[in-house]
Amino acid sequence: MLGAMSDVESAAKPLTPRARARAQTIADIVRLGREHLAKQGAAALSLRAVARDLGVVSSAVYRYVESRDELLTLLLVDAYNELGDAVDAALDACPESDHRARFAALAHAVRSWALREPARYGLLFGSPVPGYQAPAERTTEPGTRVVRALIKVVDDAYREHGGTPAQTRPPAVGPGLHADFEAIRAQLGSTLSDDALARGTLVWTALFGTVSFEVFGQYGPETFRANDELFDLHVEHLAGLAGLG
Amino acid sequence: MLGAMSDVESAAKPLTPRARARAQTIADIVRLGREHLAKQGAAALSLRAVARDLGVVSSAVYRYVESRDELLTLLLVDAYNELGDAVDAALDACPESDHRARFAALAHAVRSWALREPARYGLLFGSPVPGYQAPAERTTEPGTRVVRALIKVVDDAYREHGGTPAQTRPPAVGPGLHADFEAIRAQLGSTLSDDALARGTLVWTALFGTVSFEVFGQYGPETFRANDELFDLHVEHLAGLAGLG
DNA sequence: TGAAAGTCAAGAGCACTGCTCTCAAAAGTT
DNA sequence: AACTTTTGAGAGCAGTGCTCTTGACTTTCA
Repeated sequence: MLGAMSDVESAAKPLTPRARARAQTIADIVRLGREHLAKQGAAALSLRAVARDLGVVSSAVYRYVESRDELLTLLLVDAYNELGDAVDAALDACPESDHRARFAALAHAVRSWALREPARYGLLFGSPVPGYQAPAERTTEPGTRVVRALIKVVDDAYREHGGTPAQTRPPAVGPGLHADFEAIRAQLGSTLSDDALARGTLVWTALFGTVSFEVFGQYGPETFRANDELFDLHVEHLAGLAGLG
Repeated sequence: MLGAMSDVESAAKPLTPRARARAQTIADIVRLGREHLAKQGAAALSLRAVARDLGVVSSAVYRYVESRDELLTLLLVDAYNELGDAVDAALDACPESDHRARFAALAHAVRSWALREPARYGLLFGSPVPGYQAPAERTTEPGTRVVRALIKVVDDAYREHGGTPAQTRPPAVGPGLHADFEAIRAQLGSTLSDDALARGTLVWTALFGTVSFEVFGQYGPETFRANDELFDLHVEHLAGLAGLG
C-alpha cells in the first residue's frame, strides 16, 4: 500500500484506471492480511489464505506484494500507525497542562489498543517472527511514535516544574482488586499488604518488560551501548518500588 | 520425557532395556528440539527437522512424541525449569538477610538467561504460538517458579522490617550510559537529566511489560479479575516514577 | 484502426510442513 | 520356537512460500 501509493504520489500524475485498480487490490490484500493476522497471529499469516479470500489464485498476489515478508512489513507499519494514532488521539483529548493525566491517557490508549488487537500487538512487541527482519528505514519512524509521545509528555512536565518527586502516599486499592489480592495471599501464604502486592506485580511485569525490550531488540539497534548499566539502574529503581529499602 | 519417566517411576520397576532406550530417544528428541528452538524460534520448530537430525524418518518420532504441540510443551517445561534453576542458584549464592541483593540477583539471573537463550525466552514470554495452548496442569508449576521466588524475597523483606519506603536519592549514572543518554537528548532535542531518562526508560518498558503480561495471559488464567484496577494502580506508580507528581 | 507493449491471472511444479495409515522387521516375552 | 509388542519405513493427504510459463487482456501509440 505505502510503496504503491508513494510511487503514484511521487509521479504526481492523475491515477490511471489501472493504477487505481492496483492500489485498490493492494489495499484489499493488506485489509485481508490484517484480518488474518488479528485472528491467528503473525506466524500463521498465509499468503495463500489471503489469495483465497481475495478470490484469486495464490500466485496472483505476488503481482502486488513481493513476498510474505513484504506483506508482514506492510502490516507492521499499519499496526504501528494505528497504535500511534490511538495514542495521539488520547493525548489530544487531554488538557495540555495536566501531565499526569496525559501520561495516564497514553498508557490507557496503549493498553486498550493492545487488548483490542492482541495478535497485532504481539507482532509489534512479542517475540520476533522467525526469519523476518523488519526493514528499519520503513519501520523506525512509525515504530517510535509512542516513545516519542511519552518523552514529550515527560519533557513537558520537567520543563514546567523540573520533575516532582514521587508521592509516597499509596493509591487506594478498590474492592475488586482487593479480592484478587486476598486470593493471592491465601494461595501463596503471603502476608503482604495490598499496596505491597500492587507494587510487587508492577515490579514483576516491569522486570520482564525491561528484559523483553533488550532481548527482542525493541530499544532500537543503536540506542543503548551500556545495556548492563541501564539494567542495573532499572533494578535499583524496581527494588525501591518493591520497598526493599 | 516427563510422561514416559513418570510412567516408569510410578510403576517403580527397574527399567527394562526397552524403556531405557525409549527414555533416551525422547531425551534426544527434546535436546534436538531445544537446539532448533534456540536457533530459529518456536514458530519455526519442525518435527521433520528433528527427525532428520535424529537420523530417522519423520513418522517415527510420533512414536515418542504425540504431536508438535506435545514437543512444544516439553520444551516449555524444560525452559521454565532451566530459568527457575538459574534464579534459584543465584538466590542461593546470596546472603539470606540482604533482600535488596537477593532481588538484584534474581533480576540479573532472569536477564542473563534471557540474553543467553533469546528464542526460548521468547517462547516463555513472547507472543503466543498460534494454535498452541499450553496445558496448565503441566506448565503452571514450573511456570510460576520465578514469581514465587520474587514474592518470597519481598515477603521476607516485609516480614523483617515492614517495607522500607523507596529511597529518593537517584542512583549514579555511569559514563557509558551517560554517553547513550547524551545521544538520545541530541537526537530528540530533549533536556531531561540522566536520572529522568533512566526513570523514563524504565517507565516505558514497564508499561509495555504490564500490557504484555495482560495481553499474552502471563498472569495466569484466574489470577486477576480486576485487571482494570490493577492497571490503574500500575499507571499511578509509573507516573510517580516518571516524576509526574 | 491495428499492432506493439505492458499487465495480469491461472496453473503446474518444487521443496517444505504436520500428521495418519499400513506394513514389515526387530525386539522382548512366554 | 511361537507369540506379542514395539518400532521404523514409506506412502499419502492437505497445507505452506515461492517460481516459472502460458495465454489473455488492457493500454498505448503510430
